[in-house]
Order: sequence, then structure tokens, then C-alpha cells
Amino acid sequence: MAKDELKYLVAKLTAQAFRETFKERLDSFPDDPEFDGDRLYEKIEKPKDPAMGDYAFPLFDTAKRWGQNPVDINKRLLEAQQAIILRDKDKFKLEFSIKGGFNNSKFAPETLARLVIDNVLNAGEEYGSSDVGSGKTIVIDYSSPNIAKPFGVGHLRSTAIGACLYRVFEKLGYRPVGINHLGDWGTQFGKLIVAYRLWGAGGLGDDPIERLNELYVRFHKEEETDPSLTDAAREAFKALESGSQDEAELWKEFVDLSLEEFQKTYDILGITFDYFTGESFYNDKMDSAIGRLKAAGLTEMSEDALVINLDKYNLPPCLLTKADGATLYATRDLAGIFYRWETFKFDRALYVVNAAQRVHFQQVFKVVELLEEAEHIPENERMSHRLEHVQFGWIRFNDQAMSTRKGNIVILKDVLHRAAELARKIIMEKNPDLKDIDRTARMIGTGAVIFADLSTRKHIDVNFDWEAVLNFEGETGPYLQYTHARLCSLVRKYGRDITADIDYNHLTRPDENRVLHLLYRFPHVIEETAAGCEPFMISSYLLQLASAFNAVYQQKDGDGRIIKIISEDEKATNARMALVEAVRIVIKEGLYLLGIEAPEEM
RNA sequence: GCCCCCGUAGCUCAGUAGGAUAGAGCAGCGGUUUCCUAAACCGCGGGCCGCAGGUUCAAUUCCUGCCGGGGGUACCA
Repeated sequence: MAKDELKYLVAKLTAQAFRETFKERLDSFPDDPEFDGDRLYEKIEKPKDPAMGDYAFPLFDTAKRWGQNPVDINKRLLEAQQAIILRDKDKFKLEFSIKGGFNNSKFAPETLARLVIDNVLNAGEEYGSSDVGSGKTIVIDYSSPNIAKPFGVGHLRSTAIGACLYRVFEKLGYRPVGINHLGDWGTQFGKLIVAYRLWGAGGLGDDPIERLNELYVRFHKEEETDPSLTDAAREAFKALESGSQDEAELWKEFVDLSLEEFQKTYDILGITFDYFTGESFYNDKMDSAIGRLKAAGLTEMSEDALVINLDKYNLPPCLLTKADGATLYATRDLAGIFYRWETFKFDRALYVVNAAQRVHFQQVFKVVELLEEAEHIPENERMSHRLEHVQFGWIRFNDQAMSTRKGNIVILKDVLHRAAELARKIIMEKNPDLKDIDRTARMIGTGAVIFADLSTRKHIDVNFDWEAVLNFEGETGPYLQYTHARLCSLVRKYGRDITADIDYNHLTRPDENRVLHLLYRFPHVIEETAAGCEPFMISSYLLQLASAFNAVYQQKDGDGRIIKIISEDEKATNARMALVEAVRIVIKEGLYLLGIEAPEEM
């Protein structure tokens, strides 16, 4: 866990103070957490009221264990703390104070500035990185669109969240493995094959996805009045699954065309995968997976289907094969888990999939758990407790679920194009001399779309709103990109070495202090993002940071004049530029983690 | 029927360890630039925090019930 350096300093000093002053206790109970900086660190909190200081250490627990009055301990502690500070007064300015049972500490602004800016500038883009995940593999299953269907904005969630988590875990030292579990198998391909044979004589034309989708929609419509179609589709999929050439050829064509189309969208988004192993990849691994479950004695026949009964766990039965013998998605997910475990020996496996599939994953994970119990696999070699479903809500449109069948869908590529077009128009107005306008416009348009998706907590349903996505003001991706471009502009203009010796006394205004506090929180924000698989932590943090910096950028003196970053006062300029550089680094890195590019000019 | 998620300003959303005058963006109104990028900054107006109980010194936050919206609940994924 990346440490909060300032808090750690407080913890170390306080532990030292405890050791120096409470000799009698130290001798009899040397293992008390009070005497150890690392353990004390865990007990230190942030006060609710910032006026109390930067950190607060509550002494109630200590007092209870020691059988003493918290206020008395606090008084003795404070004396020792102050003595230590006095000895090291050249190193940092830190003030301790007590209020009842709370031992509060507050850093002098220049001390905060020095510690934070040193950290950021020395680490550069590595700031916030850590090695907590070192040696650990995390498999992330994300995006996973359905073949032969349009890539709608609904698919952006899994794609953007997964890609973000990939980068975040990588930054924390994990080895991430990104898998696109394409929906390229299943009964719907039987339907498509039948539909294509019936009505696809004209070929698929130059927009094959659209054409395939039309066929799919038409199939569903005609199926309502002609039940024989349903049977035909089932047979076609059955044939496909059992290796029939004719069906396989058609299927392959559908897959290739779709992948080609999806790749265009991924290219715009700048998103990549380590593996494009869709459901069909597991086709030849199905028998052994089913065999393994059977051998463990978990399966039974029910209504002609092969199922695993989960009544005991209050879950519907997990269907492995249908009455006609064909497999289902649970079967393929199980085979996928077995394969991934064999292949990657993952420490964690995340499934970034809509919350609607909650029960499905509960079933599948429970089956794996039962299997490993039945097989008597040692606890630490089990995969079942490493599986996690990262759930998120819908993107709705016109307050309805997006549905390809109902035609209520917004194509992601269209959104990205429109956003880039708008960005281009704005650049033409504001900065027509900019080089490479098209490229920058794409960066901004895409950034706007991705940020819009990652700027609410993932579990809520959101309504897709063209106006909101195509608005580049306020809490948006372009706002962050603009702030970054402005920071770059300052660095360019200054043009000198920023790491040269800095007088931190020039960074003590309240607005600057706020920026500094935010800067040092960044490593913690990354950890929170990983802990909750919640990119929103980063997006909301970046908005706060950008807003805090923009306030500094336009802060005014008593006469209402803007205090410029770059002025005649060399020392002040140098110090402010150090702040500028630190903010620039963090915003760029934060945007990178979200999967958003940061243009240097716009 | 049962299970899960959501209900906060006109709109979109924060508020995750219960605590004081509930925050932000958009939209509306009013300011700021002889220019370090105004895609910004500053200010104003706007809220029975779905409803009703309960726990607590204190509830938007925890518990129960109800209402409203969404999703799930064996042969789709």
C-alpha cells in the first residue's frame, strides 16, 4: 500500500514520542501499537473539521487499554512531540495540538509543499505507482460485445471500466491480462444462419453489421408467427456446434466482419486486449469441463437438461446443456474459468459485466466452489475465491433499455464521430492555428465520451444524453484536457529547469495549500479505485484537482488583479512552476489511467 | 411472489466509516480578459435528501414497512 507520506511522518514522530515518554509502559508492553510507527499509522484519521489540523490521532483506544485518562496521556505525548519537533525544526514545520482525547497535527504549508512536490517531481509519471501487486496476475474480462450486433454506447461501460482497471492494476504492480470474451457463440447464431439463408440472398453489402442486425430483427419478428423458425435456429446452432462445415463457414464470415468493425471502434478509443478469446474458443473444451463436473458428482438430469442443482444456496439451477444437448453460456463461462486458471494461475479474475448478469455469475462461481470442494483441492490452490463480478448499471436511451431488437440504440462510433466533429468546430473557433487539428479533435471528442461514462459511480443506471456528452464545459473530459494543455503551455513559456532549488514559502496561500493536499492524495485515490474497482474515484479526484488548480491560476490579489504564475519575482515563479509541473504530471497520469489522452495544446 | 440496484436543486450527479448553515456541474441571471489558452474563474437564485415509522444526544446516511423506477428469477447472453 502506497503510504501517505505526511501521515507516515506523523505516525513515526508520534511513535517516537511514545517511546521516549512512556518508558514504563514500553518496558512491560513493548508490542503496543503506540510504539510502532507502522501500526500507529493505521490508527491515524483525517479530522472531519479541517480546522482541527491535517491529521487526528484518537487516544480513546490507547487510554482504555492502558487504564489511564486519555487527556493525561495526550498531554504527556504532546510534550514529547514538541521536544522532537524542536530538535528537527530545520527539517520540517509540523505542529501538534491536543483537543480532549484527540492528538491533532498540522503541517506548515511550506512543509507540505516541499514533501509533496519533491515526491511528485522525483517520481514523475511513476507517482502513485506501487508494487503491492508485484508477482500477482489479475485477469480482467471486459468489453465482450456480441458478434453480428452493433457496438452500442451500452458496451462502452464494460469497455471503459475494464480498460481503466487494467491500467490501474498495472500501475499497482500487477500483471494484468485483458480478455475480450466475445459473444460469438450461442443460439443467436442459429437464428442468424437461418435468417441469412432465408433472406440474405443479396449479400451483406458494405455495412454488414447493420445488415446482419436487420436479419436478426426480422427473424425475431417472424418467429412470433412462425414457431418453426425457432426450431430451425436451434438445429442450425446444434449443427454449428457439432462441427458442420456449411454452418461454420457462415459463422466465420459473421465473426470476421464483426471483428473488423469492432476494431475500428477500439482503435478510436485506444483500447487493446491481450486476448480475443470469445465463447467459441471454448467449444472444444466443453466436453472436458462437463466431464469434470459430472465426475465430481454435481450434475443431474432435469427436464432433459443437464443441470447442477443450487437450491441449497437459494439460486436457480445452473444449466450446462439444454434438452437438445447444446451448451449454454454458463457452460462456456465455466470452461473459460478452468482454462484461464490453467493458463494464467491468476490471483484474481474480474468479470466486468452488467449487473443484470448477477445471478448468472453467482451460479457459475458457486459451481466452481462446489467443484473444488468435491475434488478436495487445497484451500490455497482454489480458484473459486479469486473470482469477482464487477457489476455496473445500464446505459439507457430515452429512458428505455437500449435494445438492438427495438432499434432503440445509439452506435458508439457515431457518438465518437460527432464528439470529434464538435471538438473540431470548437478548435476552429478558438485556436485555428493549432497544428494537427484533426488528431487533437479526436483526442478531445473521445476523451469527452469516455469521461462522461466514467464520471458517475458504476452501479447506477445512466441515461444517455446527447447534450451532456457533447457538452465540453464544466465537469467534463475536455475540461481536464484543457487544464492540462494550459499547464503545458505554462511549462513551455517558462522554458527553464523546474527542479532547481525551490523556495516553498511561496506556496502557502490557501488555494495553493488545497492543490497540495489533493496532490498528495493521488496514490491513495489509485488504491481506492482498485479496491472498489471504481474508476469514478479517479475521475472525481481529477475534477477536484483541476478545479483547485484553476482557482490558483486565476487567484487575485487585494486589488483584484490576477496573480500570474510567471512573474518578475523569480523565486515565486520558480516555486509556482514546480506546483504547475506537479499538477501537470498528475492530471496527465490520471487521464491516462482513465484511458484518455492529454493533448499539450488545444 | 421472492431477490438485487436506484429515488438528493429544473436537469445530470457527489455526499462509503451518523454529527453543525446538504455539495458540484449543466441550464438561468450578473461579473472577470489591453490576453501565463475565457473549453476558464468569481458571485446570485434554486432543495419536506420519495413517504411513514423506529434506533440515537444527533439520520440524507443505520433498521422496518410502504410508494415509484429499473433489473433478475432453468433451456437467450
